[in-house]
Amino acid sequence: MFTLAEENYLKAIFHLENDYGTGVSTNAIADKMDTRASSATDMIQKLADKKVISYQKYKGASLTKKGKSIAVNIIRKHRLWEVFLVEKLDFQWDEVHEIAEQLEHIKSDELIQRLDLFLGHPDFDPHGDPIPDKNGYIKPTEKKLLSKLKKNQQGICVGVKESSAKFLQYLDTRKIGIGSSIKVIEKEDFDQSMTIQVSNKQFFITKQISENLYLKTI
Amino acid sequence: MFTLAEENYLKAIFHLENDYGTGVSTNAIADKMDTRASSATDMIQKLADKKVISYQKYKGASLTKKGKSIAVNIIRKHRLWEVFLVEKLDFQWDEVHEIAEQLEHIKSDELIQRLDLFLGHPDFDPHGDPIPDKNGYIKPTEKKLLSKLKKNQQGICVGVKESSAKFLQYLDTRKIGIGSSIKVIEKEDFDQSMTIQVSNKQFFITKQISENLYLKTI
DNA sequence: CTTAAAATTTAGACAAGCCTAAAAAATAAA
DNA sequence: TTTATTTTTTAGGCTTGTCTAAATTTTAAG
Repeated sequence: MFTLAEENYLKAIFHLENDYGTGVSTNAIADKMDTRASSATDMIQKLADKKVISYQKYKGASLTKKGKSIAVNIIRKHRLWEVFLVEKLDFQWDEVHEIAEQLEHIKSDELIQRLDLFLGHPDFDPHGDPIPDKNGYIKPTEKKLLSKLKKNQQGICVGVKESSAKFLQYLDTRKIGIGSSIKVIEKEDFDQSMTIQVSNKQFFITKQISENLYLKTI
Repeated sequence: MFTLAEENYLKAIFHLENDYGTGVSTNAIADKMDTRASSATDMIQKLADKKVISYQKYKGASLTKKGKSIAVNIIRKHRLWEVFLVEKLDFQWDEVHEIAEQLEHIKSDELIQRLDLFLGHPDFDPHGDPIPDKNGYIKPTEKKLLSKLKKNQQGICVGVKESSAKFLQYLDTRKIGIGSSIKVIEKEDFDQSMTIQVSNKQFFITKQISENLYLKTI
């Protein structure tokens, strides 16, 4: 069995490997966990002892098969609970992350199985992230960052990369959400800013925004 | 903010005060928490420092107003989650306690408020225990132990005292549940055993059973 | 290729919660 | 009321997960 802290480290390492490739540095982990490098080293060594990560001193860490399976299971639980909070309890999509961070650690396979059924086996969470199935399989989705689109290309918003409450609230004020149709009207080479159209309204957005919105292009 | 351990101690002390009156002994607490008296003493001193219990060395502990309010809130969460598990996820009443023990520590007032609404503001949990309202008020219920009934008296089962899975499963096999109508057919003075009638079937039950079933007499 | 800087690890401490063993206080028995 | 027993507390340790400060290794710069 794994402690809450161990589970959180595994999840952090999973996300870091996903975003920046395999072999995660101690500092990157410490950063993500909002702790000191020395604390991260301690935990990395413990997780290596437990065979859930492979690790060589000074060389970074990677999840083993077992570690990945644990991490994915936590992510599955997190995302299912987010669906529950939004679909059943009517939370907004920017309010659910912190609560799901707690709920993801509840230990009961039966509970998750029944929750999944109750929610109708959802494929995506409220931010458009795919929900791993009970075997840990994550359906690959073809999605593109809005920042990669050229002038006149368009797509449907299928997810957000950043999912801080602030960013999500920003999107809310612009009526951008999962399912929104977005078209690039103008793109500035110099600073990558864009003018986009969302249901016949046009907005000016910075690179910081376009780099955090995933679209499925049509 | 209170730690998981602190919350569990507060809950234990609340239940002990409820069952056996105010001023709970260190041993009783240690027993309930399945730990050693010395560990209980440590925690009692910490809780006293935090002003959630009043305590004098060698004299036992009692919840302060603040401590009681925290304990009741945890119990409210526990019972609401139990309703959720049974009503929405179709768990059996003997399967929900352990999961609710985990869920009761999730920290979010908003979550509980919405869960309560989602469940339709239930008054009782699946074992017949009253759910405190958001102000901590517990509606007093007039219920009687089956063991207190005399021959030919009857009532409706409104709760169980013991709520271990084993006892609940015992009741299931006899088709006794919340709402069942129970009549005392015969009562043995010597060992307090009884013959009872539940929907035109008669059973023989021991004192151990009748002392753990609450009825509302008609 | 040698030195400076950055990243990482080790050493030693600390708080929370638990433990065992021993001391102290309260209660029961003689 | 004095002694024996039980209850409770204290003392000292252990583990988990954190920290700071110092040592070590790796990487980057000159």
